[in-house]
Amino acid sequence: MSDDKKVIPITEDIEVPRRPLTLKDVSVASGVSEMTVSRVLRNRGDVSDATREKVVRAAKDLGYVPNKIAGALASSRVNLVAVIIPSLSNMVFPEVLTGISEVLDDSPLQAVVGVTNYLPEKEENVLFDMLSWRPSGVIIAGLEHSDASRAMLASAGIPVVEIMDTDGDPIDAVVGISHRRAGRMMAKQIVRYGYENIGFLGTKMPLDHRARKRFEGFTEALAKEGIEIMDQEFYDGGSSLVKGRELTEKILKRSPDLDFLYYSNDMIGAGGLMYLRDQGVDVPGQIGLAGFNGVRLLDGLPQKLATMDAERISIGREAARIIAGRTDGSITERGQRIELSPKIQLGETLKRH
Amino acid sequence: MSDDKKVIPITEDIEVPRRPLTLKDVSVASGVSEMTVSRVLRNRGDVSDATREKVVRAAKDLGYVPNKIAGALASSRVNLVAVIIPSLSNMVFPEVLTGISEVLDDSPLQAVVGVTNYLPEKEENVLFDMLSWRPSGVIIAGLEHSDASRAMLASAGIPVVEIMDTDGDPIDAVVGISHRRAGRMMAKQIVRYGYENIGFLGTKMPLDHRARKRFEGFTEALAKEGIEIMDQEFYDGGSSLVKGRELTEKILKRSPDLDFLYYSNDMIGAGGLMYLRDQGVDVPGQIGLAGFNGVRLLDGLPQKLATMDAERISIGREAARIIAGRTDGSITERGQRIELSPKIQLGETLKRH
DNA sequence: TTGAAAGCGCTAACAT
DNA sequence: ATGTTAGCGCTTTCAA
Repeated sequence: MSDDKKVIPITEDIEVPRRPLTLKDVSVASGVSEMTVSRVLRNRGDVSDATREKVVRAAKDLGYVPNKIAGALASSRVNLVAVIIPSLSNMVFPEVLTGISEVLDDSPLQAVVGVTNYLPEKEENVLFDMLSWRPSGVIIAGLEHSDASRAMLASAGIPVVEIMDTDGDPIDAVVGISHRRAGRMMAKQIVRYGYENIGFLGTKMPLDHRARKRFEGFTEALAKEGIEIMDQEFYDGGSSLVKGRELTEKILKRSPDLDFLYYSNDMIGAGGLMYLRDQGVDVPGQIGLAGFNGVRLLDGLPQKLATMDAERISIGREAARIIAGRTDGSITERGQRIELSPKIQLGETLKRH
Repeated sequence: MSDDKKVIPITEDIEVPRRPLTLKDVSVASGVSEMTVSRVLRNRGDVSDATREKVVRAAKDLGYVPNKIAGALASSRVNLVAVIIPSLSNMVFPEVLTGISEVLDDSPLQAVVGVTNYLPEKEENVLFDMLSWRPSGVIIAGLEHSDASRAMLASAGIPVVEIMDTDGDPIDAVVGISHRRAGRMMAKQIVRYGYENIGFLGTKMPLDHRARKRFEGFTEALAKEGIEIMDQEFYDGGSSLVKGRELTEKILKRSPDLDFLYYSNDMIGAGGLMYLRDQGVDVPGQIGLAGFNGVRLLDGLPQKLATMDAERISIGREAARIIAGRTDGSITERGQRIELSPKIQLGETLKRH
């Protein structure tokens, strides 16, 4: 009779009533108890090869994807590491992530990234959100957090590693460099090389604590040599070559006697370099330059910018090692402190003067 | 007897037996049922102001952080969007993420990022991992995936948006540009401006499908004009200014007659520009240059590189809108297709010749 | 080596 | 406006 069913209406609505598969589906398909299926899928306990085989087949044939939500709830184990950073457009942070992933790839852990845009309030929200997934650990940039954030971190009962910066009071572990020291080191080098009229260019720093600390260390070390910063110029928003050009033009119009410019990052430093070369200024003869971060991407500029390696990848790696070690029990202490040593790269814009 | 317990060893092991707080703790502390506490914490249903007040106080005082694992399991709702991209060090992808976050920030959804390093196998793993968290949707770069990946995506029962590229068969929705067309557009422009001896420089492309498609579109359009690529040069690994310099030197040593170089991205294009200027080559008089991506970061170079805006932020935004709309029910159709139009930016390295 | 039962912490659906 | 009950899909624990 109804062989008119050969007219199949072609529509998007042919709702194949397929709910997500569960362990039970695999159990039924393989004729093995859910428990044993679970064992096979997690490589736990003793399972005969025959059974294992059956289960693996069934799971693959069905296209079963385990539900980690349920697994995590049952085992109260969540193999996630919350990584909280201020920005992704800064190059610096993706590199830290690279270091983190490198290490976590050899562990059952998985990084989950949250971005704060340098806003403490956003940090608080992101942190709350991530903690509500009950991660195995937290890696968070910086040592400055709101009271609420600190409270959450302190009482989460999981390893916390604050990264990038070591100047301050960590909640638990800390891996980074001392930005104060970095600023001092660069100041000393500049003075040692004979520059005297020194300018600073960087972000407006109320929220960029690391830039602020570098600036403080820098001016402090200069002060010890009896030198005061001759001029400074601050900017908002992201860093780019254009921004570096603009700042440099501005500060030099105002203070033409400057013989050194210290930039708070390589991108604006490179922009400054471009500008000065366009103007026919002799770098580093007439004006010396230095940036910060050691961004290798920019190595191909006409002159290599003096800078300081911020050890980003190592920082990521060490932080991840601490989390991984504490999670698998191979590390039991807490509160570790790893201060890495940034190194000055003289490049071709910081020479004896 | 055993009142020698007054000697308390000072150790890190004084385990404050503090398990993570649960709804029940808040319920007890506030004298309200768990259900009502849940209602308050999620702003659901009617709760008297008095009760709400009590609950909020208690939760805050205790420092309660809800357990999303349990919530997600109970409600079978997970407010995560899996975003799968090949790399974080390419600038391009963080920008896509920016567009995505911008839109998701106005929704209950949260992006979770997975990185594949351009490896199909890793993509498969990352995808499997993310799907096992039962996200509300997937945004994934590219249209080329392993069969297993496609199967997982197709049967996940959630919205899937493939991004960046529109040249191919999408699984569900797609948002991007046609890289073939982009390559053709640039080829036509170059020919129209009178360049004839054209070289191509880019990544080895077995896995970078978008670069390959641009290359194919490029050569195809040239062919239509009766022009064949004079030389080409491919490289492995990340893009940097140095790499651009090296490639450019190499290709020009081999084919000194080239009068145009088309680079598969702006970074190596900028490196090429640096090299040519160092060599005293007149750009674009002697040799014209173009890159791809429209990376604003590099705008401050001595000359603005010709390029093509890949619409990254818009792509992120549109993709996120589709996921958000389908998740909240405001969009019911599936399989949407959004092809954005890349625009050539002539800059100062592609001029009438 | 395998299975059965009892939750994990929360929310949907239904009372009241 | 508030409470009760029954799971969500897994793993833990214990038994066989």
